[in-house]
Amino acid sequence: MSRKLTTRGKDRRRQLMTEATRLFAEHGFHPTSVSDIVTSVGVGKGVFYWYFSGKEELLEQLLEASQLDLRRTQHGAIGDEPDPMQRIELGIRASMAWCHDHRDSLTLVQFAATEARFAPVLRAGQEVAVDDVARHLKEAIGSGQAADLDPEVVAYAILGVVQQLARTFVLGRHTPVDEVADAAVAFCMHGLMR
Amino acid sequence: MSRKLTTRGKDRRRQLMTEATRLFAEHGFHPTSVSDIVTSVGVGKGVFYWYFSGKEELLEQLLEASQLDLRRTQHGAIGDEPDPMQRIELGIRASMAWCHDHRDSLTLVQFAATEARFAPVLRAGQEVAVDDVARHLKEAIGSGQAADLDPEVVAYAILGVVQQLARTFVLGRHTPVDEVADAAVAFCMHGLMR
DNA sequence: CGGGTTCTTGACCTACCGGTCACGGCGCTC
DNA sequence: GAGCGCCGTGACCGGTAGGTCAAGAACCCG
Repeated sequence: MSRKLTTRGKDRRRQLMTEATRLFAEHGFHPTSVSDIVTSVGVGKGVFYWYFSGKEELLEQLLEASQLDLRRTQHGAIGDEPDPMQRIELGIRASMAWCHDHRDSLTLVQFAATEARFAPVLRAGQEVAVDDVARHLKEAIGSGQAADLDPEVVAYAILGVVQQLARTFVLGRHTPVDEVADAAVAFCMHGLMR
Repeated sequence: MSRKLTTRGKDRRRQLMTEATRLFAEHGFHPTSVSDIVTSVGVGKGVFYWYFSGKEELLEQLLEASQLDLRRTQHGAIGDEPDPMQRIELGIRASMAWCHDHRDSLTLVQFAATEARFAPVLRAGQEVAVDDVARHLKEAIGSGQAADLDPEVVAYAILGVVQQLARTFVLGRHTPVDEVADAAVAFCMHGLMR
C-alpha cells in the first residue's frame, strides 16, 4: 500500500506551499500570518515550523520553485528547435501560458522584487532566464536575423513586455492567452513601426 | 517674516511623505512602522495621525502624488510636438528620466500592484497614462506611421519595457539614463528584428 | 510488541504594531 | 495677556504577529 490516509512528508510540504502561495497572492505576504496558512490547511502551527524554518524561508523556497518550474516549461516548449528566432517566439508563448497557469506565483515574484532581502534569490533566477534569451539572440544576430542591439538589454525588454501584458490582460482581464501571446510576439519582433 | 524656525503645516506633511517613501522603498511597506517614520523625522507619533488618517491612507496619497507627478513630467516633455511618433519617443525618455529621479516611488508603485486593496488607485493612474500613449498611437496608425496593432496593448507593452529596463539598468546597475532610454526607444520602435 | 523516529498539536511567550488620547506649549488675534 | 486654534507629545491600549515547546500520536522496523 503506497496510499496513506494521513498526509505526511513531502506531500504535506507541498500542501503548505500551495496554500501559502494562494494566500500570499490573495492578501499579500505580510498580511498573511502563519496561523492563516496552517488554519487554511487544517493543521497545527507546529507543522509549519517542522517543514520550514520561518515565513521568510518559505517565500524563498516558493520563489526558487516557481522560477525553476518556469524555466523547465520554457525548455520543454523550445525543445530542439534549430532556428534561434523561433526559439525566442516559443519561449515567449510558453512564458505567457505559464503566467496564465501560475498567476499566484507571478504575483509573488512581483512582490519579492519590492523587498530588498528577497532580491538576491530573485535576481539569480531572472538572470538565468535572461541569459537564455540573450544566447538565442546572439545567435540570431550572428546569422543576420536580428538587429544588432545589446542582447541582454533586449532580453530584459522582452521580459518586461511579457510580464506586463500577462498581468494586465491574462490575469486582469481574462483575455485568451493565445491572443495576448500573439500580440507580445508581434510587438517584440517588429516594435510598433512598420 | 515668512521663514519659520519650526517646521509646520504643509512642510511637515511633505517631510513625512518624503521620509515615508524612503523607508517604504528601503524596507518595504509593512515592515516599516509608523513609529519608524516619525522617529526618523524626529517627531512624536501624534503628528503622523494629525496629517494622515492612517498608514494606508498615506500610501494612497503617495501613489496618487507620484502618478500625478509622472504625468506632469511626461506632458512637460512632450510639449506641443506635432508628430505622434516623436511624442511617444519623448514620453519614453521622460518616463525613464523620471524613474531615475524617483526610484523610491517606482518601488512603491510596484509594491502596491501586489496588494489587492491598492489596485484601484493604481489602475486609475496607469490607465490614464496608457490612454495617453494609445491616443498618440491611434494618430500614428491613422497616418500610416505605425503598424496596425491594438493601441492599448502596445501602450502596455511599452510601459512594460520602460519599467523593466528602468528597474534593471537605471536603478539596479546605475547605467546612464540616456543609454537605457536609447535602448528602450530602439526596441519599442523596431523590435528585435531588422 | 517495543522502542526509536517522524510528525502533530495548541497553549503559550515575547515583541511590537497601528492607533488613541489627555495633556502641554506655540503663535496668532483682539 | 487672555483666549483659542493649530500643532505636538509620548505613555498607553487592545490585538495580533512570529516563533517555541513539552507533550503526545502515528508510523517504521526488528
